[in-house]
Amino acid sequence: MTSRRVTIADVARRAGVSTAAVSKVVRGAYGVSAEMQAKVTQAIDELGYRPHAAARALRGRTYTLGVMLSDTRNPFFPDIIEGVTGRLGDTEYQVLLGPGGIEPKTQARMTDAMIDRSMGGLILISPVMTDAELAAIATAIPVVVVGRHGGATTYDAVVNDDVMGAGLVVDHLVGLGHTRIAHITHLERAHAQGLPHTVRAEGYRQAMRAHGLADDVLATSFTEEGGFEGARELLARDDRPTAIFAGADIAALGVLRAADEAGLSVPEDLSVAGYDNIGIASLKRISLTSVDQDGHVIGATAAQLLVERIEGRSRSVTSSVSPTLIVRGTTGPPRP
Amino acid sequence: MTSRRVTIADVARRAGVSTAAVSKVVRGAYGVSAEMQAKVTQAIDELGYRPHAAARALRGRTYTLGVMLSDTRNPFFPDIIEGVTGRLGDTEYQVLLGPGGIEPKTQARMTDAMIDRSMGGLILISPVMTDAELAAIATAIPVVVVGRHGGATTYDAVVNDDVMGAGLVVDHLVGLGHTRIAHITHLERAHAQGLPHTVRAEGYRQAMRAHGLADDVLATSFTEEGGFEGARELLARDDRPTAIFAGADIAALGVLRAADEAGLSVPEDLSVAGYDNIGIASLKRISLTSVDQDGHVIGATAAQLLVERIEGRSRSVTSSVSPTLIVRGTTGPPRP
DNA sequence: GGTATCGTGTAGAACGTTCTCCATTGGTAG
DNA sequence: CTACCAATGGAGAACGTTCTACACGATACC
Repeated sequence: MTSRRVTIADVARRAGVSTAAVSKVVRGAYGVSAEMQAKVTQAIDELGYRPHAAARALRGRTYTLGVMLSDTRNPFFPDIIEGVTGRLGDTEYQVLLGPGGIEPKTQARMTDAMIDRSMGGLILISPVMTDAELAAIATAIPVVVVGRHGGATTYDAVVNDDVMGAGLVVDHLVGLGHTRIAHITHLERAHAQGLPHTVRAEGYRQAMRAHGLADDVLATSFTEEGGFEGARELLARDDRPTAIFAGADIAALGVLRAADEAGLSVPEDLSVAGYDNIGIASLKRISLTSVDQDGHVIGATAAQLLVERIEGRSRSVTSSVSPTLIVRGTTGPPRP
Repeated sequence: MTSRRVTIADVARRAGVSTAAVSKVVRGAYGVSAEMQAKVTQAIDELGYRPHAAARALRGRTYTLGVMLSDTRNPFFPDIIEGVTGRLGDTEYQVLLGPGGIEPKTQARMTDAMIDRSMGGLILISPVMTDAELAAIATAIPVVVVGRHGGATTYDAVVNDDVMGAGLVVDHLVGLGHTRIAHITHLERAHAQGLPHTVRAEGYRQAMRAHGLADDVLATSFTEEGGFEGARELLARDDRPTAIFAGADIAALGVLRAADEAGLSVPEDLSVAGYDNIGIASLKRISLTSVDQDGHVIGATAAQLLVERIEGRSRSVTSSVSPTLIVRGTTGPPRP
């Protein structure tokens, strides 16, 4: 019923040449005359031949790259993906995404599955697994890790400079005249080090210290509710902060709600800044000051590194992408 | 350097049986003794064997399903994907996502690529292509289309009941006492029929007619800016509407901004409702009345249908998922 | 005691590519 | 004229599975 796929043998028959010759033409390999090239290309067009990736995978390279997504809900994934596909758009490579879920176990299952499906390389976005596991994967297949700080010797890495990003926010707030600046971070996960929120918190501490100010970190969670709870606690204090820097925009939205409920106007009574510059931060009704990670650049860089690695580079590279501060309406000078 | 993969032959050697026997055990096929089963399973565990999907693809079934995403930014994709993976979590199937982009050309390229990678079936989410193209794909591979209304004879379909959803909103607003209810929709795309916004607009018209009210549809675009512009135009009229139903939440956010700027308070001076129930709609600071599509159910249903189809069903099925109205703070009785 | 029947295991041919040789041709140097 | 070489095309063996066909022994039936 379902008409058989057109194979390289069909093309060869049509063009009156051997399958080996067709294969050479398809791959753009050496040793093909112009005449052969023309004959075969024509036959390919006439028959609508497309190489069968699985068959290809058995012998040579499959032009498929995998991107493992740890949390599909993460608001800047679309940017990263666009960056990846954009960089790869004019090459022969195809990108497939693997929803890995939040659990280490499901992520491991997904990476295995991608390896089994003979991807040429993997981009892992914020993977939650031990360094040993990462290293093991990297011996089986070229790997680029996105969003994890820490030593990468066997794979490449692209990180957002979270220390710098946190510094930008603190500098901005201090520049406006704030001195009591609190930071809301995410509760530490046991088995994953170098995660962005840890580094952001550390960057915040460094920057505060550099300005000679006392730091004030509160760990709740990167959710709207987490931001809300954290802010409520901070605002209930006697010497409540005049500015709150949330480690993620979603938490910053919760902070804004807490300010509303406490009857504080933003930014007059309280300045609020977030991190990630998610889409709604730019909505005029929210207008949240935030740190932009430029997912496009991150994705494009990751793709670039992965292709380089597939095509032979063996030395490890870590690329750090500089974030920028987007100042909007939720930050301003403190009320005197 | 990279240690060779463990193959079925390695397992066979270790267990002292033939490769055919191992294959049977792996596939859970008929004709295996308990003893054989035990021997082989042990060898598999000891060696850490995992079947090579590409080799598998060449002969039998590959347990991979593809989901083509038309627009990665679409806010309820995560729900759909969770629904799909959730339904498939305990089966042998793996899900890979293909970012198809917005353009018909890139979507076609992606579906081709997924077919070439010998997926067992495809879920196409809001594909932008002609019915003929869809039908062509469906002859090559089992297909479930999500989010496109219209006749499906050769593939399965899961649709949100957009007529009903629009009706829910209109009924709700009329119940509150509104009579001048305007609708903001998306500008018609030429080559794709049965797209959700068209059906929503039609559902709105039907519902208004059913209540004996005059309809009032304005087409801008499903963006924050589109909602803003549309609302500004509507609110400038002499007999301005007391309620605006935007066909998408993102546009509803723009409507809210326009209300702010016009000095109208919501919901006293203007009720606003959206569609999609995106994450931020539930944030207390927004609290947007919206129609929830239950992406989980949609995704799970699509996965279910696809598996059924792969495993033999030939009759076409269209499943309609009922939306629900989530009433929040942006709708209320009109000022008398 | 012959012959179906059943249950279990194996041989070996696919599947559609790639890629390493090898054969052929024509040209050129000696 | 011989020897060598470069350029091109082809034969055929992989790659790791699945699956059809069959072999073998044990049991059941007449």
